[in-house]
Formats: sequence, structure tokens, C-alpha cells
Amino acid sequence: MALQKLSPTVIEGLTQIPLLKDLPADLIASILNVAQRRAVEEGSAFFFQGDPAEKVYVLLEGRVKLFQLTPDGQQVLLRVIGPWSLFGAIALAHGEFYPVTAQTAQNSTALYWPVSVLMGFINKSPQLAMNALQIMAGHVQEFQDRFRELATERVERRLARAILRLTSQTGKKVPEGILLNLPITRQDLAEMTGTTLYTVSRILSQWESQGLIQSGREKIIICFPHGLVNIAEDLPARQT
Amino acid sequence: MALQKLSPTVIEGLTQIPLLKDLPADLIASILNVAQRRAVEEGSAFFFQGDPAEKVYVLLEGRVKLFQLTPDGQQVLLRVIGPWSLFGAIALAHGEFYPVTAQTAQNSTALYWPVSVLMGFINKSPQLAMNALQIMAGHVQEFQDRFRELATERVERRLARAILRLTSQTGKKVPEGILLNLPITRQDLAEMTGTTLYTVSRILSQWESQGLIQSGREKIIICFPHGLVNIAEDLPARQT
DNA sequence: CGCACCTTTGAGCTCGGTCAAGGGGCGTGG
DNA sequence: CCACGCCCCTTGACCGAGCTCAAAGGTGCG
Repeated sequence: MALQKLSPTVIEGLTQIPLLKDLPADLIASILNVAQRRAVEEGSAFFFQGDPAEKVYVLLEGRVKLFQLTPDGQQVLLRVIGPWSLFGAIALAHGEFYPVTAQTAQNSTALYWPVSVLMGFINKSPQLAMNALQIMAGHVQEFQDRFRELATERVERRLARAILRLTSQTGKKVPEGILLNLPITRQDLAEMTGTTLYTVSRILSQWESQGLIQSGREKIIICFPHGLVNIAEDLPARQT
Repeated sequence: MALQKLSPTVIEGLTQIPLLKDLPADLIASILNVAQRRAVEEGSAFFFQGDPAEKVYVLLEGRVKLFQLTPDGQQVLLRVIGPWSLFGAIALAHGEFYPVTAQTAQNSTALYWPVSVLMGFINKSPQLAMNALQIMAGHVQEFQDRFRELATERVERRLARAILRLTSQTGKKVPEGILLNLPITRQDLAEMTGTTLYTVSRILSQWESQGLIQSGREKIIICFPHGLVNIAEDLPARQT
């Protein structure tokens, strides 16, 4: 029903996403055919932590932050996702409630399916199940790695990693270097790396004075990516 | 082929594990029928981080530690698993290499299947695929939660959580309280909670002097679980 | 132009990491 | 059965990365 509202280029993009990879065209068509759409304006949420997990989403456009709230109200920013990413996938695994909040950082649009519908397709297509499995497995690995980072590495390195990760997702070439094309605050970066906004600010200032980056209000330009990589890995000079 | 070597009680146990949950009896039988067995003595490994991920394991008896090594040789202890747990499941998702080392903490036995074989079953049984998906989703959630803990909580609380988690997996009632039935060193606990063995030792000493636990060489007895829960959550008194 | 929010910077302090030294359980071999 | 040696554990002293709190400067929007 929503299909006719999707432009051909969007459909083209969707057939490439990990969830639908290697599926027969007619199956993709029927899955897209029952997708529904939802637009959410900047600052609102697709769902909140604790909501019943009954829908699975694919982002079409915009930017979504996945947060977890601690019991005492602190936030942790788990992922920032862009177009074509799957989110809310926990619902597929009979998760009762969403364990995170999916808040938009820009005006965003997503496709979604009720779990039961998508489950029906999975029951008929092992390939679809495998795709979902692979996406989940990727997330397990990512969080294992980030857990290890957080357990063993200093703030400066974690921050370098986080910024490089974001850049690879959402970097945009500009004359001065690579622009992090995403409204992100020091606070956000602190929540991603397990530190405080003060420490992030200090480190960014230091990098700026070294000519590695240029930063401003909710804006970061990486001028010398290799320098950040040096910090992220533990290459030369800058060891202890 | 290995089936005849499995005792009925073991088979009984296996039909209950998450991976095989809700499968028809004949499917379970054929899956178990092609399982192979491997025994590994204490201190050795089922596989190492970086090995090609070509087998999926279910632990039958013993205790296995899943480690990740940092580039500079530090270890992080991701999970400690007991009988009936699945490990190496990353192989199912076309992961090329194991991202962790699976080392035994006691003499252990596991069943295993080559990925291709298990994949064949998954292609025929959506329920099996769903089970795998649910296990993966559980891991995603666990690591998200532990990531948040590590990012926001102090060592003492993380340690309390880790010990409670281990207790629930492997606790054993003894006159003095609940024994952590598992040879675990201060170093292991440090690697699980992202701290150092010195800090773990200090905290355990402190808890011992408060009568919460009794500890010795590779041994911990929780005398007053509620006290640990108080520390793990952030209930009364012991706030800042 | 004023307000809300983001950012910077300084000063002080503390949690927990580092290093060093020594004590104690347990297996092994004499 | 004892003693040696290997691990594991404990404790003290020191110190430093990064957190906290406070204050003030920018930036963009209504």
C-alpha cells in the first residue's frame, strides 16, 4: 500500500540494504508492498526505551540517535544511524520492550513493519532470517569491541575512534577536509565515549591547536585524518 | 554418529536449550545425530581469536571463558559460560574469524557442528533461525547494558553486578552463603569489569570486612546477597 | 536584542591505576 | 611428609587522568 508512494530511486536503494540482500525480487516487492511510512521531525522519537517492541524500522532519510537511559537519568548514546539502516530489530527476537530510545537528530522518515508481518516473511524465507541474523551478529561484535575499548583505552583514543566511525558513516568532503555532516554536540560525543562534555571539549581544543581538526558549534571538520588514526591506533610518537 | 554416545539425560538436557527450543522432536534428533564431540582439558582452548570461524559449539560440561585480546596484549573477559550455552555462534553469520578466544576454565566437553551443516538445518527450519536470532539479540542487549554500565558506573558497582551475574549462573548453596562455583581469580574479575586486579582485591577485602562475603584463593562466598544488590543497584545508605 | 543553548577554560580534587614489597595456599618432587 | 616454588592475593604509597564545579564567552534563532 505504501509502495506507490516510494520513488523508484528509493526502491532501488532499499533492495541493496543488508536486510533485503540476496532476496528474490518478487519477495522484496511484497515486503515493500506492505511497508508503512512514518515521518518524525527533529528532536522527536520513533519510539522510547520501554515502549512495547512491536515494529521494525528502516530509516529512509534523516539521522537517528539510539540512546539508553540509566536508572538515574544519565544518557548513553549507543549508535547514530543514517539512511538504509535497520533499527528496532530487537522486536524480531520477541523482545518485549525496546531497550533504547530512537530519537531523531534531523527530520527523518522511516519505513516500518509490524513484527508479526515481518515474522511471517521470515518464516517463509530462510535467506531473510539469515540476513537478520547477520545484522544482529554484526551488532554483537560492534558492542563487544566497544566494550573492550571502554575497558582498556584512554578517553583521547576512544574519542578519536568515535569520530572516525562517525566520519566513515556520514563524512562529507569540503575544501578544508572532511566535515562531520551531522549536528552533534560535545555532550553527544561524551555520551558515546563514556566521558564528560568538559573532557571532550578540552581534547577537541587540543586537537584544533595541533591543526588536526576545526570545530565549532555542533560542527567538526577533520583536516588531517591520518593524525586521528595515529591517535586511534597506537602508532608512533604519541605513546605515553 | 555421535548420538549413541550421548546419555539419555544429556539428550534430555539438550532438547531444552535455547537453540533447539520448540523444534519438532525428529528435527532435534537429526541435528544431534550429526553433532560431533570434543573434550578440552582445563587451560586449553576450543578456538582462538582469529581462527577461521567454521564451527558452532554447545557446551555439555565444564566452564569456558570467552576472551578478547587487545592489540597490545591486554585481555578482556567478555563472558564465562556453563553447560548448555551456545558459543562460537558468530560463525553462523558468515563471520570469517572468531572475534574471541574460548578457553576452558575446567575440563570441558562440547558438541559442535560445522557451520555448513547447521546452516542446512536453518534453511529448512525457520524456527531454528528464530532461535538463533533470539540468542543473538540477547547478546546484543547484554553488551549494550554492560557498555552502559562501564560508561556510567563506578568500579565497586560494576564488580557487584559482575559477581551477582556469575552467582546467578553458577552459584551453589553452602552453609555460609552462596558459593561462586568457579575458579576465578582477581585478575579475571578485573578483566570482566574493566579495572585492575589491585582494585578488585581492595574492594573484596572491604566487603569481607563488612561481612558481605568471604573470599579466598580463587573462591568467593556471598554471605549477604542483599548487601551486594544494594551496591549494584543504588538503593540506600551507600550513595555518595 | 535577548534568550537559550552550546562551548571553553580554570582550579581543585578524587577515584582508581601503577609500582613495590611481602604473605599465603597448594601442588610437586625429593 | 616436608619443603620448595609457583601462583594468587594483600596492602601501602604515590600520582595522574579525568571528573566536578564554577564562571564566562559564543552563536544562532525568535
